[in-house]
Amino acid sequence: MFTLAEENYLKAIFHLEHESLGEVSTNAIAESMETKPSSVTDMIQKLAEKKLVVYKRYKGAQLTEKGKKIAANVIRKHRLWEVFLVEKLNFHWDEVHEIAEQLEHIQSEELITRLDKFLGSPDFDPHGDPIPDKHGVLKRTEKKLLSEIEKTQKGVCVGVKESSADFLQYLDKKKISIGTKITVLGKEFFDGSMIIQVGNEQFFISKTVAENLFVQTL
Amino acid sequence: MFTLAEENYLKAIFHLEHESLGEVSTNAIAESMETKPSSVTDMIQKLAEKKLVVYKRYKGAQLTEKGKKIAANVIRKHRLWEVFLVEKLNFHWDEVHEIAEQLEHIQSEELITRLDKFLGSPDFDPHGDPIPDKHGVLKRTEKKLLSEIEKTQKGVCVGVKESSADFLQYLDKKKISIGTKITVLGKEFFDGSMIIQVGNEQFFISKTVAENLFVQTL
DNA sequence: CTTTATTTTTAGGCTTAACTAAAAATAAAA
DNA sequence: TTTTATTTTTAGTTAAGCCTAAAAATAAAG
Repeated sequence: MFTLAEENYLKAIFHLEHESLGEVSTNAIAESMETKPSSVTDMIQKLAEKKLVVYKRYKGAQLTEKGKKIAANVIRKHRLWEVFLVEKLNFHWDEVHEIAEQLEHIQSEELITRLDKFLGSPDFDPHGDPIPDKHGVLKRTEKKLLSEIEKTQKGVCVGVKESSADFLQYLDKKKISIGTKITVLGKEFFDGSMIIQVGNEQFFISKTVAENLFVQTL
Repeated sequence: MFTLAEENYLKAIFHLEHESLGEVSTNAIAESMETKPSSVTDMIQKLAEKKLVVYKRYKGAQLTEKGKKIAANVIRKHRLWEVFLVEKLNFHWDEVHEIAEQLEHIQSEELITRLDKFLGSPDFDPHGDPIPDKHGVLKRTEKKLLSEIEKTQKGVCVGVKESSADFLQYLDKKKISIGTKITVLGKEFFDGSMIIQVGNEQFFISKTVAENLFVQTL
C-alpha cells in the first residue's frame, strides 16, 4: 500500500508531533531521519498529495487522520515485533530496535493479528512504550519513573530508561521484567533510595535504579 | 549487504539451476520473476560484476559459490519463517508463502540463529522442502510421495503436494503433521489404497491421500 | 546454406528517493 | 526598518530497477 520511505516519514512525523505539538518543521524531520531538508520537502509534498499530511509551504507538515492511523499502525507493528524478539527469542531490550525497524514494514494484517494473539496482546513494548491497538489508538500512557512514585503506591514495570547489559542483568537477578508488579514500601529523601516489594521479596534499591525504571501506576 | 532485488534474482537462479542443471537462460529467469528479459540482462550483468554469477553474453547465468551461498541463505530464512508462521502462529501451509517472501529479506544473522533455535532447528519447511543449514548446505533430500513407499517401510511426514483446506483439515483430524512418523502396514495394488500406522492408531487411506503426502524415508 | 523465428542484448525512458547548489521566504538582530 | 542569518523550497543530477522498442546474436526450418 505505502512504500518503505513513506511509512518511515509518517512514523517520524508522528513521533515529532508527540514531542512538540503543532506542525513539524522540515528541518526537524530531516534531522530525525538523517536526511537532507530538500529531500524532506519532496516527500512531504508527495504525502500531501496523498492526503496523509497537511502541508503549507514554509509552514511544515501535520498528519491527517489517515496519516496518523498509518503511522500508528507501523509503530504498532514495530513494538509488537520488539516484544516478540525479547519475550520469545530472548534478545535484550537494547538489541531489538534495528531489527524491528525492518520487521515493521512487513505487509500482512493477518500476520499482525496472529502475532498479537501469540504474544498475549501486550500493552507495552520492552522499552515501556505503549502499543497502539489495531485502530491506531494509543492507551493513555501514565508511564512514570519509579523514582517519581510515592510510598505505598504500586506500579507495573513497563520498561527501562537506560538499558546497559549490567542494568538488565541486575534486573534479571532481582526478578524484575516487563509486567512485574512493584510496590514502594519506603523512600529515603536524602539519597532517593527505596525499599520495594517484588513478589514476596522485599529489598533495597538505589536512586540510580529507581531513576531508570519506568512503571505504569495502578 | 545486498538489495532486495539482488536477493530475489539470486534466489530465482538458484531454484532454476536445481530444476535443470547448467546455465539458466535470461528468458527462464524473466518468466519465473514475472519481469522482462531486458531487465534480467541488466541485473545479471550487475551480479556478474559483483562476482555472484558467471555471465557470458547470450549464454545465460550460473551462480558462483558466493552467489550460491547467498541464495541458500535467503531460502533458509524463507523456510524458517514459514515454519514459524505455521507452527507458532497457526497459519495453514498454503497461506505463508507471500509473507515469507517478505520476511526472508530481514537482515540479521543473530535473528535467524535465534529463530532457528526457537523453532527447534527444523530440517524441513511446512511444504516438506529442506531448510539449508547456516553454511548454505542442503541436506540431501529423499523426499518421496507416501504412495511410492513399500509395505513395512517407515517415513516421516515432511509436507504436502496439494494443500487445499479440506485436505489439511483431514490431516489434522488424522493427527498427521510435519514430523509425524508413518508406517505402511498394507498396500492394495488395484486401487493404491493403504493401511498405515500413525502413533498407536491404524487406519485406511485412499490413493489420493497417499499421492499428496511427502515423506522422508527412514 | 539461406531464410525465418526466437532469444538476448542495447539504447533510451520512466519513477522513486536520494543528493547539491542556488534561490526564495521567514525569522532574528542591529 | 533595514540587514543578516536561518529555514525552506526549487532546479537540476544521480542511482536502482524497471519498462518499450529496436538491433544483434543464436537457433530452427526450408
